[in-house]
Amino acid sequence: MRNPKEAAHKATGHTQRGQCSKRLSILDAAAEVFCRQGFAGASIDEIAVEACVSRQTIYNHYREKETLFTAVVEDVMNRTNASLFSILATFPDKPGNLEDDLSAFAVRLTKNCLCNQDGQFLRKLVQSEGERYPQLFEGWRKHGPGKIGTALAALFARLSYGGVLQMEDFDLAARQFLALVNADLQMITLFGESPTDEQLESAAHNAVRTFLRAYSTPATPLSAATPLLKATVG
Amino acid sequence: MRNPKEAAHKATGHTQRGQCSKRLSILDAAAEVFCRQGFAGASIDEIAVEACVSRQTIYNHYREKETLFTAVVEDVMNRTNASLFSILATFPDKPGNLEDDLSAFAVRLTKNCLCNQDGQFLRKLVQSEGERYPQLFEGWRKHGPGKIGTALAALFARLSYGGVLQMEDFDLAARQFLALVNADLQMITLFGESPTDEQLESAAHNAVRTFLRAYSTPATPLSAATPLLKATVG
DNA sequence: GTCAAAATAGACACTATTGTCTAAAACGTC
DNA sequence: GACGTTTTAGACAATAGTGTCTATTTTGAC
Repeated sequence: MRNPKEAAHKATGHTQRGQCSKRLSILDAAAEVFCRQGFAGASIDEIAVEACVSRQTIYNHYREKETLFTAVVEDVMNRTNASLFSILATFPDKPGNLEDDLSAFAVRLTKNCLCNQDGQFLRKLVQSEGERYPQLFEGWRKHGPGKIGTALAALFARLSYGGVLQMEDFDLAARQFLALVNADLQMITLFGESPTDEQLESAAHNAVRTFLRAYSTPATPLSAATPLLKATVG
Repeated sequence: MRNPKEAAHKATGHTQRGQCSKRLSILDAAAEVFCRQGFAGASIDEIAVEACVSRQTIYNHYREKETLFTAVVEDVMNRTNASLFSILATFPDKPGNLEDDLSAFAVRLTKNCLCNQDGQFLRKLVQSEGERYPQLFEGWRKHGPGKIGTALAALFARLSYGGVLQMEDFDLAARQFLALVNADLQMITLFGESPTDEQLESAAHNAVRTFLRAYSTPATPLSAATPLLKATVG
């Protein structure tokens, strides 16, 4: 769902607030319905009801169903990419405790990008409609996971040159880091549920521990083998 | 797809012998179309054309669209589970080289269960229709990934007690193993493409290397740090 | 209050799809 | 070749959805 602050979603200089809020209502409702029903299963009437707007209003703003769909996808992608970009900057330059820093970073990433409503929407829609709209999701491929990947790879490169990590392929390590974080989460998100904060933290903790066991230098000891939180997924 | 023989049947059109082959043609075609279009987007007529069968024949075998859909899902699940079960038994009791054994095992798993056409079908359908048919996919959840998970966990427990691996949580390690194997593959499968054999082997190799770096005992050295195959995903 | 832009409800034509029905044809088995 | 089963093509009603149109009302700016 959208942040109320982003009501500053600018359009033409002369647009009134009412007009703008209709647009946002439509986009939000359409995202909800498209995500729940898929493109073919979603009906304009259902979106209109969900947005508390007449069907004709939707057609005033978007020429046809497909136009609305692409607008929704682009909107969600922009929001997710912005959120992603701001989160990527949050990793501390001089890490205190690497394990804690990586865990907190992973939690922020999953909570605000990968596993929130927008993230679910994108994953689901890319999966179900990706083949039909390759050019549309090309941007997601490049600027979504691609950007996370390269940014993470850069981070790991920095940590490797700093002597804290030890690896041969930074891109691979980035993919594996994300995969490990998702390991405990995918069964939850696959069914459209949102993981709780405890689940996010447990998943991040488990992932980072294994990641560091594989990639930290011998001089960088892990936290002692305390009893791990067992992530009860089912 | 079930088996090349039926594909040949389909191509020949009206000259099919058994009535059983009609059933199979329908199931295969329906799987194909449901996977491509989703439940709502798939039309019975399209399935009929794809199966080289009249629409009425489909209704003779399956009362309605939903009946056909559940039959398809169950069929694919049964086939995948059978394949899974047979693959799980292929891990050698007395491993020669653990890294090679795990890699080969991961390749078999991805090739025949996780990334083949049936695997793609299930992943996609669970994602898009899972919320609408929770009871239907409950079986998949339990007998699909659940069974892989527990079987892998049992394997890792055995290897741990044998002193080759070292870990605290076998279930977690199993989830992470699968996640690592998917790390290089998910971007390919997400867009409905099938990974090549080279990609499967590279992904398995990368995953197993990292997995063993994290979980093998110090006494079990990895293969020397040879230049890694770089999995070019994009 | 006035006025123009925007939103609304409702009707509408058009298309697509589901599921049923029927008579004819093909098939398998004897 | 006869017979019962299966398949087929085609017509069919019923339903649902898309996109358009119009007349009316609401809204916001001035």
